[in-house]
Amino acid sequence: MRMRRNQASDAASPTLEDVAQRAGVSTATVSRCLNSPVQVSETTRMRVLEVVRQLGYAPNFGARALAAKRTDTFGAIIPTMENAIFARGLEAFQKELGLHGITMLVASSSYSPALEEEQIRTLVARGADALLLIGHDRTPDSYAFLKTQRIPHIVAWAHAPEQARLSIGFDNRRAMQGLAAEVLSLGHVRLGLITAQRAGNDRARARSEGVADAMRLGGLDPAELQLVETTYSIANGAQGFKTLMESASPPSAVFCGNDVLAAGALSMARELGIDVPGDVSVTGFDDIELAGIVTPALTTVHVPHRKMGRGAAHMLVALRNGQDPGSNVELGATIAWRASLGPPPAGPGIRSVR
Amino acid sequence: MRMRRNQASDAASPTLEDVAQRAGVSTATVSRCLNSPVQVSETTRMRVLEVVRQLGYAPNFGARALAAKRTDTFGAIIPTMENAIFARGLEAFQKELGLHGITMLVASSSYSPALEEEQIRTLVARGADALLLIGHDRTPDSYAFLKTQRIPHIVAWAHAPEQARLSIGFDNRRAMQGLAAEVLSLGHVRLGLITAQRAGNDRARARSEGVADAMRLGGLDPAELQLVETTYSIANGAQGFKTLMESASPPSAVFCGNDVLAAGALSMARELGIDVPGDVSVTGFDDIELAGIVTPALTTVHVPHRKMGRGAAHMLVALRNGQDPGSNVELGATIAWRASLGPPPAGPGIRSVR
DNA sequence: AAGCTCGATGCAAGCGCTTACATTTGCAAC
DNA sequence: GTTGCAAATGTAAGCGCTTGCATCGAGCTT
Repeated sequence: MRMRRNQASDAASPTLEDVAQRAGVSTATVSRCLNSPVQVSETTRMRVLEVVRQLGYAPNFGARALAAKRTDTFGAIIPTMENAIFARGLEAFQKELGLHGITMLVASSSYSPALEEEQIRTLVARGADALLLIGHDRTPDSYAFLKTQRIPHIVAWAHAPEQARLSIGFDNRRAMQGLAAEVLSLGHVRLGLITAQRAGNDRARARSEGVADAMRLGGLDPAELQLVETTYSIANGAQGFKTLMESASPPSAVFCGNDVLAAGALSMARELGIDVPGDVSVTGFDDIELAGIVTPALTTVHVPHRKMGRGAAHMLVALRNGQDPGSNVELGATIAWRASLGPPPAGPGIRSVR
Repeated sequence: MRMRRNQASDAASPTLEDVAQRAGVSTATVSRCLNSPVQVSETTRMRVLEVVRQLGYAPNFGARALAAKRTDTFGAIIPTMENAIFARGLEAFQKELGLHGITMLVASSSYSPALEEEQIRTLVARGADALLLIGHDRTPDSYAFLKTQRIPHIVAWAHAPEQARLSIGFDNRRAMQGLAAEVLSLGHVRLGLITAQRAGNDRARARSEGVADAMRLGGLDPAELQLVETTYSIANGAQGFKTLMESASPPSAVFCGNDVLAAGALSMARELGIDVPGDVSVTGFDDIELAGIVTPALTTVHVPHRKMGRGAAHMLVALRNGQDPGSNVELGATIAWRASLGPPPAGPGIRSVR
């Protein structure tokens, strides 16, 4: 049962010209009907639009971009689409752009600067008028390219005052330090951290340093922090937690670089019969929806995703329009207190529950 | 602290011409260096590529598409990016396309056929050589457009034999019926269903009909099925579950249209002190990662996301190349048995636990 | 009735690239 | 030194669209 002819050599997509001819006007008029209808008389417009409908005409984007020198398209390159970390922020970004008649193109870099560079080039070649980027870590070539091409861009999900680049985000290091301070004040002294690959990921690095900061401030030696570095995924979080628990002196509190890792840790805890937070406390980062529904619910750092997305769109539009985008904005990140964090167990070592 | 000049009128992006001039060759040669290097002598190529690097030249995609009449870009329009339902499948799709040197563009329709139509037009205008679509429900205009423009496309995530369209997926109705049959055989008779909006969503409709089929087969009246129709989200799943539980005669088993809804139901059950599966059983659909980590782990329908994504890419590439894509493929969906499904409680009504 | 104004439309020049075809060059064979 | 041929390169014609400028009338004014 084959059907569906393809690659037709006759009847390709109708062009502006086809429409013009059939409507008995010039291509200029058709173009104006589509782009600035006010310039065209009511009657002509109706007639033209009818033909457009009949022919199923759709303007060729490339040609349009070529002629008009702008695409009304912004690109966003996020590290991953596999989990929901960036979903909420991106949605807000897109919605705000929509208000300005701008379309969003997404690409993901799999947390690889090299891949990100490729994506940057792709999106720019595709005509992105501006770019949303995550974090500050990228190849020098990426930055050079952005500069040569004069692509308006903004860095989100991070705020590092020492970086001169336009950005909107929060201080990952300080946020994690705040959470860690709370953990320490509960009495925990044996600490573990499951982090994402820190090379090429300034957020992960900052979060990890945040824990170290808090330890130092609390009179602990950061070198004692038990560390597992892996890739963001539930399975890896589970594995990381297991590794930590199998150490000679397992931590009583495990920080996770994000909620996805933490969710994995939690499920491994259950599997191992370890009570959270009775035996071990676990914390996340990001406060995605997942954090609220795992058992126990996750104490985590709440990140203002929506606000970041919306703000980024706002600033980027201004930048593109040649207006003043304003200066870098730092948003606050708060702690979302839930059930997975508690005081360390009374006795030494893990107390077997049930 | 404003910096960053934008909208430079001087020094716009370098063009092929700029490179050619600076390298002392014609634009044709530069173009060839980039597209079919073998045609160019080693020395010229080196020189040209060096200039390309220096200038940070990136070809203008629109111009290229215009001249070459193909973009090596496929589009994918999924209903939502907010949860991970389509993430795995899309990743596989993208990976497979990558093998063929094809880039993927994603757009999401928010489960709205009207919005989807807009996205279809956008992607086609952007030069998508082919399209991946989810499900069969869309506006007549969408189909008309696809036909007029002769855009190769494939429908995934659904298999409905009566639809003539090229597709790869599974039979949502039969899959849900299979799950429902198991639930019935456990002895459940009071059934509930939390489904997504069924208008414009053939998968949701099919799943709901699958439950009805099983009920009929099991001698139950489908009209007795307690139904909540909402939008996919954890919060809505929770709310839906609550509504069901507050009914005069609450169901002992609640089907959910997907895992996200089910995760919400589970968290509400915990909040209400309802034991799953002791008091009420809950099932999901999709088997996303989430299903394995909620408590209790979700019994759900396992959907072959990766296989679908890969297969879709494969067929679509063939279609685009004018080869035979083969006929529709139906993949199997199996039941992933986990903890959230059990027999109904012994006594009548909900037995309060703990 | 001639002159003006102004809204509606047409003309045509590109936008940056690819590619068929034409031209040049280098070199082996005579 | 010719000739011939292939490899390397150049020439130029578009691809489908936007837009500045020219043109054309119709309705007003005087």
